[in-house]
Parts: sequence; structure tokens; C-alpha cells
Amino acid sequence: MTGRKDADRRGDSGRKRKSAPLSSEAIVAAAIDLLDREGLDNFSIRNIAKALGVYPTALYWHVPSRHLLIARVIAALFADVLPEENADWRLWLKDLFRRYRDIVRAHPNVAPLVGGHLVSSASVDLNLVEAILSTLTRAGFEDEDLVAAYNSVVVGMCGYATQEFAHVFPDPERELETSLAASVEAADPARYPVLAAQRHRLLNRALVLRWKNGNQAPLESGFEMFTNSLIAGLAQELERARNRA
Amino acid sequence: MTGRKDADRRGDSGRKRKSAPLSSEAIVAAAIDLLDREGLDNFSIRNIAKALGVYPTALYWHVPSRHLLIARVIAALFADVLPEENADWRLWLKDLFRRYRDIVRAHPNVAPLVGGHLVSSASVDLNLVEAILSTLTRAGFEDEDLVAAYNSVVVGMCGYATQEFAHVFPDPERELETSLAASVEAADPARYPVLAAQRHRLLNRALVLRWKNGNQAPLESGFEMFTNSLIAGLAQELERARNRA
DNA sequence: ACCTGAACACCGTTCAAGT
DNA sequence: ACCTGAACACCGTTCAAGT
Repeated sequence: MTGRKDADRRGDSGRKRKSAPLSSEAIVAAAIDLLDREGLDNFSIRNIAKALGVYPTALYWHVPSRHLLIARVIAALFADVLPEENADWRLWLKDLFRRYRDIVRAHPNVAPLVGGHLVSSASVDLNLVEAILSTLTRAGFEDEDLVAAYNSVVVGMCGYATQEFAHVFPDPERELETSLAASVEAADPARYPVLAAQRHRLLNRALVLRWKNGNQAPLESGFEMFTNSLIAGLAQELERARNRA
Repeated sequence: MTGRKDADRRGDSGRKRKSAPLSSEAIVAAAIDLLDREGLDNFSIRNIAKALGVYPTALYWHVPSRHLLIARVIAALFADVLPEENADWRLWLKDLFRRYRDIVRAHPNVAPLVGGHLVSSASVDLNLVEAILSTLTRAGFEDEDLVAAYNSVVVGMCGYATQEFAHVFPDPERELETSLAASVEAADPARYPVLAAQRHRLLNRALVLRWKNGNQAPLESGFEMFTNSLIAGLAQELERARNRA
């Protein structure tokens, strides 16, 4: 009898039913797993439930809504973005940008969920916010400039990876691929001289001119230039602010 | 008889039925209108069809899919981003960034659709691509550096506005607002000294620490610093590359 | 307390049928 | 050629019912 019950609990009927009870942590873990394996297009409450061997509505006991589940997923994934302390604020920022991008590289399908949505605010990591603020304060930014620099840093952190790992929509007939490749290949050198001359360097390596995202074709050199430029530029803005004062 | 037919065509049965026949342009226009009026959460093929007084499936004669409709919407909205020519490449870039952000300000709900999705590639404006490439070439970027600089510029163009006008998810109970405000208000000055000291300057004015987006609370000063920094930094990278050669 | 199960109000898209 | 209308395979979420 007891053996039978245990067998039932392990669930030979519901195929993937886990022995462990449901919890917010288990749901978030299953959500991340699903996102990594099946992509954004199959990322749904119902599929997470299926992976857990449970009814979709069961999740609502542990998680208030899809939006807030996504917020928890983001919080879990970026729990360790924060770099070691560094006396040089510019190196610290560079480190932060790198670490952020590395996480997105490891879970590329989350990119569209972080960039353009304010959900992230639902699970703010105050440690991250304070770390950026205190680093910029040590660098010399004050008051209004501090806020502006902080916003610049957050965009610098998320902006590149968001675009590098942008969502590629399902294209089974490869229509996007063929039409894009064709129009670039056929670009009139008279009208588009630089594009025509550099086309082989650009296809799938330049934003907007690609059908693969950073997953299959990373945009490494641009990341370096973008982050280096932004940081160097912030340092320069700081100088200017000092000279004003 | 003819009068009756005209009345039928104007459509007293289907309420909003337009007299004009359906077309790709009309659909895109209705889509933009719906996006502006009703927001991203109500932006669907079915609602666009309803606004046009037509069956949802009628759209598929003129538009291949939702993804590609979005691509056309984006193409239509950003048809005029391209700034006037400018001898100073840095001013030209600044102008480009401003114009891009102005368009997003005018149609803020499109922001999440542009930033994190590769759909935009389905409707590439080669003129824009060439303009950026030729400007950077005139500035002095070559070969691999040109690609890296181009990618930096595209991220610079889209990155800030994407986050400034990020999607705010429906929150009728104002849970996000209250919890975020509370946690920032209650931030321990010992653990979060800068955050605690600057909290009134930060709430709804610093990314991640807000429940409103740029629509209700623009992040103007950060935009200035971000774009100025990026451009100044690119100029500096250019100097470095020249010194290497 | 935690999960089932039915139900509601939505989606995008396919395809046969009408005109 | 262009639109209707039914149908399919999905969604997120609410809520009563079970245990």
C-alpha cells in the first residue's frame, strides 16, 4: 500500500511530475530551463507547468503573474552581475559591462525581456544600484550629473547585449535571410558605396544587417568599442564638469 | 439602387468599416494608430482588424504575418530618421540620436518592438545604414573598426530610448509603485549611503528605480550625457587607432 | 495550504468558401 | 482578387472544487 502511494507520488501517470513540491524557486528554475531550451516563443506559463508536470493554474499559488515571474527570472539570472571592487572606476564599469554581457550570452533568450520592459523594476537589486551610484560618486559625479551618469551606465550595461542578442523571429522559409542577403548583395555601389564595398564584412556582423543574432554570430569587437567609448566619454564629461566648477 | 449600394459600401452594418478598400498602407496606418492609442498590450492583429471594420483573417491577404507587419510599422515610423548632412560627423551623430529619440517619444509604445527584436532587419533602410557607414568612414574609421563603430552607433541610437520608453506592465493595484517606493524610501543609509542620500532625485528619474517610463517622466539629462559620452569616446578611439597606425 | 479542473476572454494563423 | 467565416492550436488568468 505505502509502496503504491510512493509510486503514485513519483507520478507514473503525469510523466514529468517532480517528487519535490512546487515552490517559487522551482518554478523560476524551470522557467529559466525552458527559456534556455525552447526559446522565447515557447516560453509560457502553460509550458512551464507542463515541464513541472503540473496544471498551469497551480503556478498561481506561488507566483502572482507572468510579468512578476519574469521579474524573478531576471533577478535570479543577474544575481551575480556585481563585479569585485576596483580602485579604478573605469575598470570597474568595464568589468560590470562584461559580466552583464556574459550572463546574457549564457541565457540569450532573456535579452528581449530585460531590455525593453520595465518589469525589471519589480525585482530591483539595490546592491547593484548602490554599487553603480557609489562608483560614480567616487569618480566625481554629483547630484544631477550623478543621475545622468547612472542612467548612461545602465544603458551601457544593457544596451549592447540587448541588441546583440535580439530576438530572431521564426522564419522557416528563410525569407528574411534570402531577402536581406539579396538586397545587400545587390546594393548599388553608386548609391551605397561603403555598404557595397564592405558587404562581406557587414553581413551578419553589423546590426540590422543580419538574420542571426549574437548567439550564432557574436559582435565582440563592437562591444569593446562601445563600452570603451562610453567609459572614456564619461571620463571626459567629468573633466568638463570639473572645469565648469 | 445606386444610392443604396453606396450606403452599403459605406457600411451601416459593420460599424467602422472604411469605404476605402484594404491595403498594406491602410493596415500599417491603423496599426500605428492602435499602438499609439491603446498601447502594446492591446496591439493585436484582431484589434487592428476591428479598427478597420474587417475580419482578422482579411489582413493576411495584404500582410504575411504579425512579425512582418511590425517590421513595416517600424519602417514607416522611422522613415525620416535620417538627419541633414553635416560636415562634423559628431554633430551628425548627435542629430541622428536626437531624431531617433524624438520619433520614439512620439510613438513610445513601439520602443519594446524595436530594441530587443531582430524584426527590424526585415525592413532595412539601406539609406540609413549607408549614411552611418559613410559618416564614420569620413570620420576616419576603417575596416574592422568601421564595423565596430557602426555597431556602437546603432546601439547608441536605439539603446537609450529603448530603456527610457520601456514597456510598463499593467499594474492596476499599483503594487510595483508601492513596493518600489517603499523599498527605496526604507533603504538603510548604512548599506546604501548614496541611494539613501539621493533618493528623491532618483525615484522615477533613474532607470530601474521607476514605475513610470519616459512617457510620463523623460530622462533628458541622461540622454545628453549618454550620447555626448559615446560620441566623444568614439572620437577618442579614433585618435588611438590613428596613433597605432 | 496547495493543487485540480473547468471556464473565460483572449491570441495568430490556415484554409475552404463565398463574391 | 479580395474578403468571410469556421476552425485549430495556442495564450494568461479567475475561481470553485477537491484533498
